[in-house]
Amino acid sequence: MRIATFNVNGVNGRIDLLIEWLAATQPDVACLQELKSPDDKFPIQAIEKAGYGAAWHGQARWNGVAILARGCEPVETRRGLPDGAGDSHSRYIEAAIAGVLVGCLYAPNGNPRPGPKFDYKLAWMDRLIAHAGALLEADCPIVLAGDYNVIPTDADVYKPERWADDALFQPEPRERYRRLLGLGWTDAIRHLHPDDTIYTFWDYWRNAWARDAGIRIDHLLLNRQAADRLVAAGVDREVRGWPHASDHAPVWVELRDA
DNA sequence: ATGCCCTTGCGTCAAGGA
Repeated sequence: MRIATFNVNGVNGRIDLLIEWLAATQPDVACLQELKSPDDKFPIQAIEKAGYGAAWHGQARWNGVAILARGCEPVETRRGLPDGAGDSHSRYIEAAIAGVLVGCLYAPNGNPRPGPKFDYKLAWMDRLIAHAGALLEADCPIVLAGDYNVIPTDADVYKPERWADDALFQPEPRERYRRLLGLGWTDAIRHLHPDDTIYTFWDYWRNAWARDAGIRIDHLLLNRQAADRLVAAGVDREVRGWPHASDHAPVWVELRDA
């Protein structure tokens, strides 16, 4: 079972590229972020035509998350993290597919820092940690996939000093990411490729893609039951080089059948 | 310190992204 995560940066503007990627790599589950689409404009017809069922949580202009399932309908189990009173952002959706629970998340960027956006980022991550801890009570494989907007370590950025002042690379969000791992979640890419240089995002600015000036911020975290089945993980780097690409590349894991 | 590039929306610029 292949589970992928892809920040599409606009699901309607990028629908042709999304369909092309689905056809080329045929993930069983695809978590999408930054739909930038209200619910009634989500391109469900094109996605169904490509052979996928979907659950989505959109919002006009910004944010928005969706879970696609190949050949079936994902069974939605949650939209929004717990304790979301007053939080209008569409940043979390969760669904069960073929015995695997999949959480699709889009964590806040947090810039500029300091300020209310950075405070919101940390508070949102605290809610994610609480929910991720509660999920560990379940006795099934779970994957928390998405754009965490956290560069975990110096090894995950082409030039650490360049990002030193950025919200994605601050001690507070990095400590929260480490705390997630400490609960019992496995960073699939780092687990299988401990020494490789792996990026998932390249800025549109400064010719970043051509220079391979990237950062790793899209992650798939696995609970023990999922990690026990992990056989492969990677980044579909070439998608970042396609015409009219998102600034993120898709990331995926392969889990063997139970 | 800032721009760089790109998306969306009732838009001809602003806001957000990272």
